[in-house]
Amino acid sequence: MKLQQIRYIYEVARHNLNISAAAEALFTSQPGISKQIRLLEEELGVKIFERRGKQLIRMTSAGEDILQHAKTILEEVDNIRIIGQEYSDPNHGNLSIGTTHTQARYLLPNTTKNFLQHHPGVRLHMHQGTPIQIAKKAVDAEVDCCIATEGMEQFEELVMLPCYRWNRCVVTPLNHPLSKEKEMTLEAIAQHPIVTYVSGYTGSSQIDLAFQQRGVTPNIVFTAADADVIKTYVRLGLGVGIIAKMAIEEANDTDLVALDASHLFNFSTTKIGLRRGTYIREYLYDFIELFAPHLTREAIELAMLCKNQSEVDQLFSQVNLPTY
Amino acid sequence: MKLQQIRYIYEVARHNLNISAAAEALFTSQPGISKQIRLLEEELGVKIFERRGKQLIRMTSAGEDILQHAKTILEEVDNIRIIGQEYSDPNHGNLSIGTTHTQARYLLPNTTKNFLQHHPGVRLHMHQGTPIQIAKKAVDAEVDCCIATEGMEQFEELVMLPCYRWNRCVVTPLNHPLSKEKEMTLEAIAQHPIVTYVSGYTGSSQIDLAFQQRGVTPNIVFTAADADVIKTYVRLGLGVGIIAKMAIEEANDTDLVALDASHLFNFSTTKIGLRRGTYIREYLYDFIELFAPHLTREAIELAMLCKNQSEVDQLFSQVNLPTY
DNA sequence: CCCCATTACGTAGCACGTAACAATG
DNA sequence: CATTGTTACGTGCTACGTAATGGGG
Repeated sequence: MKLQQIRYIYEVARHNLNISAAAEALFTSQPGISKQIRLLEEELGVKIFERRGKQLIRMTSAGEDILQHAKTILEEVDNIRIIGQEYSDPNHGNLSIGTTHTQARYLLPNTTKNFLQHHPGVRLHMHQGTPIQIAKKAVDAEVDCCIATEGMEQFEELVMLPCYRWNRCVVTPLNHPLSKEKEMTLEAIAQHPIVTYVSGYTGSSQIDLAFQQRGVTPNIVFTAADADVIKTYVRLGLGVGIIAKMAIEEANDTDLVALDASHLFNFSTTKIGLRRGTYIREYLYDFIELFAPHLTREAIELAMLCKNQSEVDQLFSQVNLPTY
Repeated sequence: MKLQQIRYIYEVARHNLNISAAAEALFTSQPGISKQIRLLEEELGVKIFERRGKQLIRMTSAGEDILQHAKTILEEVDNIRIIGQEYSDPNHGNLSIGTTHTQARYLLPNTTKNFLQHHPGVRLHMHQGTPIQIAKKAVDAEVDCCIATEGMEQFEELVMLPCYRWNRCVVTPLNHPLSKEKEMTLEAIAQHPIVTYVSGYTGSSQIDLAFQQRGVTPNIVFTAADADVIKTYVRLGLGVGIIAKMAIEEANDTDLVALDASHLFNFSTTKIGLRRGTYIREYLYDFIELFAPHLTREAIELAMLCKNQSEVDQLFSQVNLPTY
C-alpha cells in the first residue's frame, strides 16, 4: 500500500469516479492512476470501484469503507506536513480564511491589520463566498477556517465557535418618512419597499422569520449579497434597507439614517468554523483570539475535542459574547 | 512523504530510539531506515529525533507531535487492510485473543468451541498472560481483543465492555474444619493458611481489600497465577484456597469442598477490551456476542464511539450482567 | 464517434542492501 | 572494543509517462 494509491482513490472518488479528471487534478497521467488503483485492489483483495465495462459506476461497499479511512490518512499526512512547517518556522506560512462579504468588509479589517503587524511572515489569503461555499472550502481544507453567520450547521465536519452576536438596523435616506416615526415596527417597515440580503447571506433567515411570525408580508423589491450594494440602492431611493448594524460606517454613511432594529429581529451569532481533526498553527490561534478574545487557545482546544456541535455549544453557553 | 517513512519513525520510537532494533523488527537494513528518516526530516524541515553525535537521544517536540499523527496513519492503514480481508472473505482470517488463565481455562472453552463450529474458516489464537501484558498487546494490535478482570483501566486506548460479574469461593480438602463452620466469615478464613491468586491476577485486589477493610490479617502462604495450581496446593493440605467460583468443576473437584464466599468480597466484573478506532471484523462481533450475549454488534458499535471509559460504563449501567 | 478506461512498453528515479567509516560510552 | 548511526555506492524494482487498444453510450 502506498500513500499515492490512497490519494488516488480519494481523488477519483472526489471527481465523481472520473479517473481522467482526477489525473488532471493531480497533474499526473490517467493510466498511472488506473494502474495504481488496480494494484491496490489486488493487494487488498477487493474491488474498490464497481465497473461496468470500463466505466467506473460507483464504489463498492468495501470501497466506501476504505474511503473513510483513506480520508483520515490523508488528513493526518496533511497534519504532519503542517507540523513540519509550524516547527521549522512558526512565524512563516499561509493563512487562508473563508469569509462572507460582511465579515471581510466590516469586521475583519481591524483584526487583519493587527494580525499582520504581529505576524509579518504570514501571508493572509481571503476567500470570499457564500456561507455554504466557504464552509465547503473549510471541510476540504482549502481554507484554514471560515467565518460566517449561517449555513454552516449542516457540515458535521466543522467545529463552530461563536464569535459575537449582532442585530440589524434599518437604513433610509435622510428625511425619509420612516425615520420620523416614533416607534420602529415591522408594520411600519412593511409600508415601504425593502432592500436587503439575498437569502442565505448574513442572517437573512432571521429577517424572513420575524415578518412571518408577525404575520406581515414585507415588500422586498431587491436583494443583494452585501450591505454596500444595499446601501447604494437605498441612496438611489429604491427603498429602505435592512442590514447588519456592523455595516454602518459613521464616517461614510452621513447621507443615510440608521435606525436600530434590535427589538424586531432575533439576534444572530457569527461563528468561526474549523475542521475537526486539523492541526492548528500557532498563528491561527492568534488570529482567532484577535478576532474573538474569548476564543483562547485553551477554549479552542477544548472545543476541538467535542464530538458534536451541541457539546461545543454547551461549552460556550456561559460566555458573554460581544454584541453589536 | 512515504508510508515507509512513517512506519520507520514509529518503529524507531517504539524501540527506544534504537534504529538497529527497529531495522531488525522490520526485516530491513539499518542504513535504509537511517536514510529514510533523514529524508523525511528534510522534507518536513524539522528534526524528528534529537541526536547527540550519532546517537538518538530523544524525540524533538515536533517529533512527538508528528509521532501522534503517524500512529493514527498506521492504524488506518491497518484498518484498510482488515477491511480488504473482511470483504474478500468474511469467513476466513485470524482471531487473536489475549486472556488470562482463568478465562482461557474456565470461561472460554464453551464460547470457543461454539465459535469454531460456526466459523470453520477462522483460526483462533490464544495469547495468555497477565492482564497488563494482554492489555498491552491489545493496545499494540497484537491481539484483536483482550479479556480480563483487572489491570486494564490504565489503558486509555482500550474500550472495556463488561461481560459478567463473579465472586469467589473458598476451597478446602474434604472434612476440613472450615467446611464444618456454620457461617463463613473472613475471621474464620484467617484462622487458616491461605492459598490464592498472585496480586494483579483475577481480581486478587478485591480479596486484599476485603480483609483490610475488616481489619483482619490473612495468612497467605502461597500465591499462584491460576486456580488449577491453587487447587493442587489445597489438595496437598497447604491451606485453604480462595478462588473464583467459575474455577470449580463439579466433575473433577469431588475431592474438594467449595464454600460460597460471595457475601465476603465485592463482586468483580470481567471485561473485554478493544482498541479504540480499530475496524472490527464480523466474526469478532460474533465471538464477543457468543461470550457475552448482551454485547450485540449495535452495543459494541455504540461503545466504540465513546471518548472515554466513563461514557462506556454509563452505556452499560442498566444492563443486568450474568453473575457467577 | 467521442469519451474514457485498460493494456503495453520503455525509462528514470529511488528505495534498499552491502560495505566501509565514524562516533560514543 | 562493542554498539550504533552515517556515508558511499551499486542494483533491481517500480511508478509514471507515452502510445496504442478496447468498450459504452
